[in-house]
Amino acid sequence: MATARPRRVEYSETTRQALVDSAVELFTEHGYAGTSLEEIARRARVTKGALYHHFGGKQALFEAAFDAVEASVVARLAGVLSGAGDPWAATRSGLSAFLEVCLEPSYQRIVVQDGPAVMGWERWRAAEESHTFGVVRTVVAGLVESGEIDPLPIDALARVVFGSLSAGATTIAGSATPKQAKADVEACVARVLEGLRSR
Amino acid sequence: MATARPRRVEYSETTRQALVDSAVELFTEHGYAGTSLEEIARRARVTKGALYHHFGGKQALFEAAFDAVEASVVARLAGVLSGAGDPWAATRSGLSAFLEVCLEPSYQRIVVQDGPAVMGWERWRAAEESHTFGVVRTVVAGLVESGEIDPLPIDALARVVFGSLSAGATTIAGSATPKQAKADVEACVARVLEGLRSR
DNA sequence: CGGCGGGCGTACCGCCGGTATGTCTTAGGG
DNA sequence: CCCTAAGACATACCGGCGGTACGCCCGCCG
Repeated sequence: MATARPRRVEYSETTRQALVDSAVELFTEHGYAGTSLEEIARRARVTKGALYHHFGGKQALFEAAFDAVEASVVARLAGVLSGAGDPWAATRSGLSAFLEVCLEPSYQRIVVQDGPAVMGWERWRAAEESHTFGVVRTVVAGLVESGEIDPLPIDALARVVFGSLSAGATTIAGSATPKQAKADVEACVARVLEGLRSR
Repeated sequence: MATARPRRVEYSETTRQALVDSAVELFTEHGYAGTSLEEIARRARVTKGALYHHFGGKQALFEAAFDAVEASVVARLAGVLSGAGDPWAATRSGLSAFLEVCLEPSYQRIVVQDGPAVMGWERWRAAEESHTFGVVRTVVAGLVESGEIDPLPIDALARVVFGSLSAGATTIAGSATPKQAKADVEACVARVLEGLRSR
């Protein structure tokens, strides 16, 4: 196997990256349980031996794919947020950008759907803490600390908002009329945040 | 195998129920992937043959366990809600009761954590529609239709609220100080709903 | 130039989900 | 009262897949 121009001649890091890329694609398409390691290895033009040389097992490879997807998402969100001015503007643009992200199959499947089941809750939460959820938490903290909204426990509030966004996004993804659904969700979340405004 | 007092002499429905009970326990304890069918069958004092006689496969058995957990939850929530008066009282007591439910390991693991990954999003959402989410939706609809809160798309709003509750509940479950976390989450969600009140 | 370790490929094992088939029990009809 | 049919399992087996053990080959360092 892998007789078609052995990839070994190229650098090891390239092989690792190819494995992660294949994993992201196949896990997105067929899910964690529906994807075999041989399939991933074949698409990367190597064998299972190479895979087990770079990763401890199927779960470790999944987590590498998970991190890759999250890193990409966080980078884009950071770009959007850095261009915003006051906390409310950042919240508005961040809201829209996050809902867009949640529509991407890779994020949907790998991070939201399979993530908790494969990694377990504690690991999944710890990972989210330093990725997408961390971004949401920062935005929420900005609102609270600037006095724009009433003081509430930041962590709990960030979790609740994050849950709203996730649920809203998956609603959009599963809807027969995604544009309408996105408008509805965006209106609801905006109204919720508006209701938290200090009076 | 299963030579210890064959369960066959008792009724078939009892066997089926025993299988579902074993499935709920083991899926809760070790997760879907970490539980083998032989383990489930052994605990029910039958063999895999009996299991495959009653269920189409591992996934079908999981869905039966899923339904059993959900039915129990819905029954309790309905009991709490039936005793409430106006929509706001129902919301308050329902909120607390739902957060309690989310702390139970079976609901946490089978419904929230493994459910989406095992059943797939569309099936999971369809199931929730007629179970726990249906309850939340009814309560939210009651608030909107009675004019207590501003008019918003009911379905989108219910989804967003449901997401808040789920995320809040899992936050509590993973917290080192559950009592404090539950108080925080309850305060946040209550404040969010308060902010939606018509003015 | 020799060996030594990283970077793979190959062969194999064991578990587990799924299937095919046999067997015993019970219910019903002649 | 027997004989048949069907339900309710048990038993044996297959194939795929995750994981492991081991071997090979190439580049680098002494």
